[in-house]
Amino acid sequence: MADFKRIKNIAELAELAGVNAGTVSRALANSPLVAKNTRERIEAIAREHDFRPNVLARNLRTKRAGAIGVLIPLGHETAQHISDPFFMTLLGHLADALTERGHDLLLSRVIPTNPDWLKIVVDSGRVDGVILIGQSDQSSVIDVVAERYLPLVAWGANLAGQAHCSVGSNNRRGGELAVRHLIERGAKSFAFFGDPIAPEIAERLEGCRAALADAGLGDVLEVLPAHLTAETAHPAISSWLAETERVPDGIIAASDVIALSAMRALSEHGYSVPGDVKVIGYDDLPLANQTIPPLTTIRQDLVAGGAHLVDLLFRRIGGEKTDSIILEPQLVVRGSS
Amino acid sequence: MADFKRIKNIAELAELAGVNAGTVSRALANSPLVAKNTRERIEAIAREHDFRPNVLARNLRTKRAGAIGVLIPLGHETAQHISDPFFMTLLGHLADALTERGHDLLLSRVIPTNPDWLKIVVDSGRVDGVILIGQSDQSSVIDVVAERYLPLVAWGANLAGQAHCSVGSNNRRGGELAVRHLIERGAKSFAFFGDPIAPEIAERLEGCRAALADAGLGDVLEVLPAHLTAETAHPAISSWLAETERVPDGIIAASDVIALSAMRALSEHGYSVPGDVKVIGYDDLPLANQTIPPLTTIRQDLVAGGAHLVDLLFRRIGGEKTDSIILEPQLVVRGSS
DNA sequence: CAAAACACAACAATCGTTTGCATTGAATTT
DNA sequence: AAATTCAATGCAAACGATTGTTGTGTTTTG
Repeated sequence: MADFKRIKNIAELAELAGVNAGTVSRALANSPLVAKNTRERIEAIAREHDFRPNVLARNLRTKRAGAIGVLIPLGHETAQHISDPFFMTLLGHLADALTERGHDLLLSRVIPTNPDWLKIVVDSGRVDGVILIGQSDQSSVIDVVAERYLPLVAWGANLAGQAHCSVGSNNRRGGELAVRHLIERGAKSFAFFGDPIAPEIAERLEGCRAALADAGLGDVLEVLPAHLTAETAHPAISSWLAETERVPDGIIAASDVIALSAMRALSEHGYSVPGDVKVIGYDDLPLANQTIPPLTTIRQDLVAGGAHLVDLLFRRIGGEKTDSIILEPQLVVRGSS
Repeated sequence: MADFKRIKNIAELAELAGVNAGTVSRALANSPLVAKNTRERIEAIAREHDFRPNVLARNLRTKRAGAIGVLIPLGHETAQHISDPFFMTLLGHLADALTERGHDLLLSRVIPTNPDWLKIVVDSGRVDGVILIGQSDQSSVIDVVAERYLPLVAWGANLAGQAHCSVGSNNRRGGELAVRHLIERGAKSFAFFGDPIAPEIAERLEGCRAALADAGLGDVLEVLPAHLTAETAHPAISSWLAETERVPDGIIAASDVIALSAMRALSEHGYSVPGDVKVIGYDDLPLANQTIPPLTTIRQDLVAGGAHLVDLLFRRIGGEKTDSIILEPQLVVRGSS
């Protein structure tokens, strides 16, 4: 109400209340060290003047930041955009989980061209911990930092010699599930759409190969390895379809976004899904349920994934040295297969 | 390399270099006041020890934050999730535009139940400005803060008595465009899917009504006003289709997400798109181009929108009192109409 | 009733930078 | 040679909070 003079800091408020700044600090922090009625007097003045202590100063003093850095390292070759649905979906879940714990989320500049990109954020003092959404091709950089900086977790593959803590799904198993399902549905020849340069994708492809070998179908898999993002997937697949003489009847897409493009390209080339060609995606993003036909896919539980990332991070902030987590992917059967 | 002893602050580095802390500060800031070779010596030590000055302390001193708060106020009634594709898409563009300007992005807790939700962020000292993605039903709260806090811009409708600065598209005109297009394609009866409680949606609906009246078709519009999010839209539309005896042949969806659900529900009920029913969406999210058939929609240029938001914000940070911007929506004709 | 215990609040150091001002020694001018 | 510049650095006061220590009165205790 009476906003006649805006209070800038704790000292001014202290003067108004006729006490010392330290007392105000304690009062506002609900410390039992200050008498009930002086606390109430201070609170009243604070409310009246709409005063809130400066968070920056508090953080400097307490060496806490109240924020978690969330970084999306995009390999320099990658044209992949930050607004990729997968990133955004996981980011949304992280935002929910983090705010639930009273922490803000700092989306910071990511320059994988500069090898210090991670150190810069970690050392800035502005975050209590860092979550990486994807490791891109930066696994070794991440390892170096992880060695001395505990509160760091990453979404993504769990690679062989990896030193840092990660949460990801069992991509090999996911690939197996996909292929087995397609075989079950009667597919005889297969194509995999995705670039195995990314370690996750490579693992999925491996899983596919293993499942095919198991079924005695070792040599019926074609791979379209072009790097496939939302924008580039459709033309790439479309021209592949035009060139290919015998289009396979089972397509495994390395992501839902790619699967969507594949379905569209197939439809444009006169193939029906799932009649002529069965398609299976990967991720189970919300949009997978919105397509026509709805997309059969390998589900990665991103809600659980986000929750795990946050949980591990806070345990690490607490000093615990946590292990990586590998989630089991799940087959979700819908209309496209 | 020689990381034998980690440097904690500028003073320690100063000691190593045999100079004063102030000099180090200036050297690291590339001030012309320090001699070239002392600067180089200091930089060498900093590099060797992998030292970077604490950002928090700098910000406290300079009263700059280097971060922009991005808030998504979700009206308390709304079940709309932060991971809504529209929000996420705009957020992605904002992240790109902001990092381009060297600022980070602070996604902060949004509690519209507490009327101070905006003040808390604004006064925290952690942000140089705030961008709101949507105003929800909080326009008056926003106005109050905007009165004393200049660097604040919002995405959304430009309402009549609104005091704060906003960027949004001409929703009325968007509604008109949609209806005119459907009429052109031969539609005779219409339905609008969306909840006019949100001001943007209300304006779109108004535009639809105006265009229909213009064409002498004033009484052929039905409105399904249920609040429609990704999860709730499909069942709502599905049961509406089941109940409705004469399903209209032109459907205007208040968003692409709703349009997707509508297309799916229509297909499940045996209607073909665009044969039996023509569908038009709103937004032109990336996913609109990925559907089968591709979605005709009213495009809001979110890249431009994000750029404008950021531009206005920085001009306001510079002290300028900017006006709101209204973008012209565009009809994008694809396969669904 | 003196001594000890207690509840509050004041004092002052601290977090790690930045920056205006004072100081120094060298270079230039008169 | 004295006086004046000038470039480079040192010094110390901020920025706005938190918190351990010290200092008051007031109450309890033996």
